[in-house]
Amino acid sequence: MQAAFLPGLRNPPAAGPPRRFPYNGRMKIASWNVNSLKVRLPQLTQWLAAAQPDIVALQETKLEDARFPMDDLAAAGYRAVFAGQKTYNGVALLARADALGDFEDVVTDIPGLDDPQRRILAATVGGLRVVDLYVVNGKAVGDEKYAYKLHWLARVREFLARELERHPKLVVLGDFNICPDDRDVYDPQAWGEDILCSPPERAALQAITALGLHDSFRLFQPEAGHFSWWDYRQAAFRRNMGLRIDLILIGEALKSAATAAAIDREPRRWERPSDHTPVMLELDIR
DNA sequence: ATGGCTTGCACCGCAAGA
Repeated sequence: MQAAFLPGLRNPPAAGPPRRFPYNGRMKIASWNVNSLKVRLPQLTQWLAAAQPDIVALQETKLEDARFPMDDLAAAGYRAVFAGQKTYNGVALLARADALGDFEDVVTDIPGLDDPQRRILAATVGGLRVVDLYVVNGKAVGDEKYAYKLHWLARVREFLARELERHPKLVVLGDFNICPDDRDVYDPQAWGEDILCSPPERAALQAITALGLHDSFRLFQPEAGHFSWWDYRQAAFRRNMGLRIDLILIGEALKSAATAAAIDREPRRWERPSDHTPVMLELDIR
């Protein structure tokens, strides 16, 4: 069991002189579905201090914007933009204040899709165009939420096609709620073609990657059995009964800049963990 | 096998997640 969080760990240790904008060097970008930012703020700040990511995309903040913990994250050294709502959904982007400039050209809605659910947040930062997605879960194949999921994904694909035209250095990351293929499922036979693995969902993801976006984790790790989510029940984490549904997609223009990809399982071992764990990508931007 | 956890909200159980 992990000890209680160290009270002094809110502010990350200074790691050399501040890096100046525009960014020039190695950048770490991460995605984490925190499953309630209110509950997970101590875990998030501890993880920021340990992992020192430059850009972080959060999902399921479950907070109205007025309740977003901007001050705590500023104290941890991060700027933030966010699009939240009460109880459900909610996305946010963080960027290291000492390394990166302000967020620009912030978008919180898919053009042409009237949707009160806060599931998308796009911004330009550090020379990258970053799109944070919390893809619809879908509940079950055939459910009305499943139809909403497929419709939402089709509209996102159109949006991303236009984003790529203007921003070749595109990063699309978040909780996709789709297992790209059977390597991303702990028991593909048991899961079958159920929700998160159904052929139409996988086809919708492939239609997005076909725009010229690479699943960055697979540039480095071809093996099965690497997951980013484990059910809270059945001791699923201990038994590695998981799924890889949290992805970092990068445009062709960034492919040669990618130097490493990782899933950080450590926060899943902490007290009161999110059911998702952070996924990371290192880019060498020069 | 739909339950098992965990969250938020609002009650004293519910919906939703994946």
